[in-house]
Amino acid sequence: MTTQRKPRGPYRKGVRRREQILDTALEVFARRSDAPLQEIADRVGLSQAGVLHYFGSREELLLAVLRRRDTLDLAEAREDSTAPGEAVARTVRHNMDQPGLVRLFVALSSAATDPAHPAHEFFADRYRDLTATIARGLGSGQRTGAVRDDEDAEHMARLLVAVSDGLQLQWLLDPSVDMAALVETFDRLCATPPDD
Amino acid sequence: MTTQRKPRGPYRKGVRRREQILDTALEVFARRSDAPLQEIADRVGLSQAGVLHYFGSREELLLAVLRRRDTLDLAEAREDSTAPGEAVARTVRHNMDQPGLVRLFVALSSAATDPAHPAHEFFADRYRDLTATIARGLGSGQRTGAVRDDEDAEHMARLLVAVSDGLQLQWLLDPSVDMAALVETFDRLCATPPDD
DNA sequence: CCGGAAACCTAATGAAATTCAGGTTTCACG
DNA sequence: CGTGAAACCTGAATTTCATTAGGTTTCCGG
Repeated sequence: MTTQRKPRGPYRKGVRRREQILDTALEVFARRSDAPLQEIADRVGLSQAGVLHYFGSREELLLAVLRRRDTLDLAEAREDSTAPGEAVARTVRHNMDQPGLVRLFVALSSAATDPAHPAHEFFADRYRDLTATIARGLGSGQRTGAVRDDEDAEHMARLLVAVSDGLQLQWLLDPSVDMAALVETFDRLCATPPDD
Repeated sequence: MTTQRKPRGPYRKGVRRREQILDTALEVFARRSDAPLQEIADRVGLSQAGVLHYFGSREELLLAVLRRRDTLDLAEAREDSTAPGEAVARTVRHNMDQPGLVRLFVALSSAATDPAHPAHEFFADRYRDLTATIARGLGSGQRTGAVRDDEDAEHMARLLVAVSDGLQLQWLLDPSVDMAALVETFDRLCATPPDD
C-alpha cells in the first residue's frame, strides 16, 4: 500500500465557513463576476489565503458557486413541468431576477470552453444531460401529437437550449428583450401546426 | 477659446504598425484569448507600452480585433444571400474553421454585457442591426409565402440570432455538435409548413 | 489530554496590465 | 530646406491580483 494516512474530514467550523464563503461569493460575484478574492475574504472575515484554503483556486470557487446555484435552480424547476419548453420558459423567467448570476454563468461557460479549464467537464456534462432530458420530453410530446414529428427531437432540444443561452446574452445586452415571450414563440414553432 | 492646439494625424509608419499589430493580435488571440500583451509586443518587435500606445488598453485591442474580424466576415457573407437563414447557416459554417476566434467572440460578448465595458455599445449596436436585417429578410420571405406568417418576423429573427450564438457555445464545448445542420433545422421550423 | 490534521495567518513570489517620465522620429508648414 | 510640435517608443515604476511557502493556532478522535 502507498501511504495509508488518516485523512481526517473537515471540522464542524470548517463546513460552516465553507458554506458562508459560498453564500457571500454568490452575492459578490453576482454583482461583479471579476471581483477580487479579497472582497469575499473581507466580508467573511478571513484573509485571501484563508479563502483559498477551502477552494484551491479562484476558478474552483467560481465553479462551486455555479454548482450551488445550479442545484438550487433545478430543485425549483423540477416542480412537475409537463412540457419541456414550458420548463425552460419558467427557468428563463426566473433568471430575469438574477442578472448578475446570469452574467456569471455566461462568462464562466465561455471560459470553460477551453478543455483545460477546470469547469470544462461540468459544463460539457451539464449540456449533455440537459439536452437529453429535453429531448426525452419532446419525444413524448411527439407521441402525444403535441410536438411536430417531422424533425428530430434531439435537434429541437439542442435548439431550445441554444435559444435559451443566446437569449440570455441578448437580454443582458438589452434588458428590454423579452426572453420568456421569445422562448414561448420558439415553443410554438416546435408545436404541431394548427391545421384548421 | 481654450487651447487651440494642432492635433496632427497619425504618421505613415503609424498606420502600418497599427495594422500589423491588429493582424498578429488576431492570430495570437485566436489561439489563446487570454494571451499576455507581451506576446503580441514581441511578435511585432515592440515593447508592451508600445502596443498600448496604439490601443489604450487590452480591452480596446480585443475590441479592435473583433471589429476587424467582423467586417471581414460581413464582406464575405454579404455575397447575395437570399434567405437570411441561409446566410446565417453559411456564416456558422465558416466559423467552424476558426474556433479560437469564436471563443474570443463569445468571451468578449459576455464581458461586454456589463454596461461599463468598452465594447458594450459595439455589441448592443451589432445585435440591433443584425436582428433588424434578418427580420427584414424574414418579412419579405413571409410576403413570398416561404416563411410562416403566423409569427412575428422580428421574434423569429431574434431567435435565429440566439440559436446561432447558443450553438457556438455548445459546439465549443463539444465539437461534434453540427451547428450548420442545426441552423438548417431551425430554418425549417420557420418555413411555411408543407401542407400536403 | 495529546498528537496530528484542519483552519487559519503573514509574508513572499509572480504575472500582468497600466502609468509615467523621458527620449527619438516623422513630417507639415513656413 | 529646417524646425518644432506631435507621433512614436522605451525602460522603469506602480498596481492589482492570484498563488505559494511556511508558520501558528485550533479542533477533536482516541
